[in-house]
Amino acid sequence: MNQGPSAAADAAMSAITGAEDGLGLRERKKLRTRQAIRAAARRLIDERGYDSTTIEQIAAAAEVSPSTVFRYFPSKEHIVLTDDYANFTMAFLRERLADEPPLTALRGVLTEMVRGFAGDLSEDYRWRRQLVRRVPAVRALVGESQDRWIDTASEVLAERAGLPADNLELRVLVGAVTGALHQVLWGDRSEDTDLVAMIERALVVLEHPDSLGSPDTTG
Amino acid sequence: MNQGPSAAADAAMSAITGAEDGLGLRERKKLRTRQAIRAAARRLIDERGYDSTTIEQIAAAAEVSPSTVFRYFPSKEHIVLTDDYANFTMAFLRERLADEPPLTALRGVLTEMVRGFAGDLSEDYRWRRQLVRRVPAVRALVGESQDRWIDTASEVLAERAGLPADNLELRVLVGAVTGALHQVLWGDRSEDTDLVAMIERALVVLEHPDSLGSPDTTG
DNA sequence: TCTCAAGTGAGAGCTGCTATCGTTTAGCTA
DNA sequence: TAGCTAAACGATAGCAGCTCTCACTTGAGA
Repeated sequence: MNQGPSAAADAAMSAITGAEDGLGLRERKKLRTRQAIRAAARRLIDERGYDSTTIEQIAAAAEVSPSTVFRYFPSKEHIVLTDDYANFTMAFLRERLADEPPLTALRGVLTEMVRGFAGDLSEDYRWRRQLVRRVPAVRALVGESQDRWIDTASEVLAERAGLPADNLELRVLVGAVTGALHQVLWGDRSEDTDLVAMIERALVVLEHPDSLGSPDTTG
Repeated sequence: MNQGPSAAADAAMSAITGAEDGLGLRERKKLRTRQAIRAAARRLIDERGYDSTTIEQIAAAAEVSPSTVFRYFPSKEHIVLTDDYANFTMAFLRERLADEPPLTALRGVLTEMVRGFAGDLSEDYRWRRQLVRRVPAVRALVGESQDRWIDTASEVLAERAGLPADNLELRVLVGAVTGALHQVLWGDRSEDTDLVAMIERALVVLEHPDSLGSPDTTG
C-alpha cells in the first residue's frame, strides 16, 4: 500500500484550506480578500439565492470594488467553485504504484477523494452540491473541470502504461469512471447515504457492468 | 433483433431534418424563420467565429429582429445545438426488448446513434464537433443535454427492470456509458477514425475494464 | 369580411465581463 | 529611514447576452 498524503498532495490540499504560513503582508492580504469575497458570496447566496446575488453586492459586502472581484475570479461561478480538488486528486494519482492496472489506480484515487468529501470537507461539499444541482452555470463549471481532469488523468495513465497520450481505450476508461463518479457526487438521489458506501457500489458496477439486471444484484 | 426505426423514432427524426408536411402557413413560416436563423448563424460563425458573431448580426442576416431570435432560441448556444437527438435516441431505447439487460440495450442504442452520425448526419456532426470543442458555452449545453439524457434513460431502464427510478447502480451504469460515449464523440483525438469502429472499441473497454493494462490489448 | 390570437419589432434596462488609466500601497535598497 | 519600483486597487466606460413591455402586423377561423 502506498497510501498517505505526503508532499505534493499536502501542498495541493493547503491550497484548499488556505493556510497562510510564512507569507509576506502582501500575500496574506491577497489571501484574505480572496476569502472575504468567497465568504461574502456564500452568505449573500444563502440569503437571496445565486441569481439574485449580483457581483456588485458581493463586492460591497466584501468591501472591495467590482473590478477587484474579477481580478480574483474570472467569473461569478469561480467564486463558489474551485478546481483545486483536481490538483489534489491528481497528486494522489501520480503517487500510485506505476505497475498498477489503470482501473486499480483510479479506484484508489476515487475512494481517497470521496473519503475527503465524506470527512472534513463534507460541509463544503453539501453546500456546493446544492449549488451544482440548482445553478446551470455552476454545473457547467463542474463539467469543464471534469473534462480537464479526464485529459490529464488519461495522460498520466498513458505515460505509466507506455501508451500514446491520446489512446482511445484509456480515455474511454477514464471517461466512464468519471461519469460514474459524477452520478455519485452530483446525481439525483433521494437518500443521503454514505458517500464511501456509494462509491463502493459504483465501483462494483464498473467492474461488472453485465451483472445489472441479473437476479443477484438488489442492493 | 428489433431494429428498424418505426413510428416514434421517425417522428423524432423528422424534427431534426425539419420536414414540413401538412402544416398551415403560420407553422411553415415559423419553421422557415427558425431555419433562416440557424443558417445565418452557421454562415456568420464560419466566417468570423462564434464569439465575434453577435445576435444582432445573426438577426440582421436572417432578416428578423433580435427579439425574434430570442423568441425562437432561449440562448445563443441553442441556435447551433439542438437536443432533438435526445428524443431520437430515447425512442430507440424504448423500443428495445424489455427483457434485455440494461447494458445490452444501451449498447444497441449507442451503435444506432453513432451510425447516424457516421452516415447522413456526418457533416452536421463534424461542424458541431469543432464548435463543441472550441466554445465553452456550447460544451456546457452538451453537458446539460447529457444530464437530462442520463436522467430519462435511467428511468426507462429502471421501469423495465422493476427497480426504483433513482436506483444508484443503474444511474452509475448509464453515467459510465455516457461518459465513455462522450469521449468518443467529443473527446480529444488526433486520428479521425471511423466512429462506428471507435464505439466498438469503447464498448469493449466498458465490458472488460480490467483488461486495460494487460498485455493483450493494443488496439 | 370581421375578429381574435399568434407572431413580430422596437426600445429600455439589467447583469456579467473586459479594458484602460490614474492612484495607492507593499517590498526592497541605500 | 527615505525613496524607488512594481503590484494591487478603484473608477469609469463600454460591449454583448438576455428579459420585459407594449404597440403593431398578419394569419386562421367564423
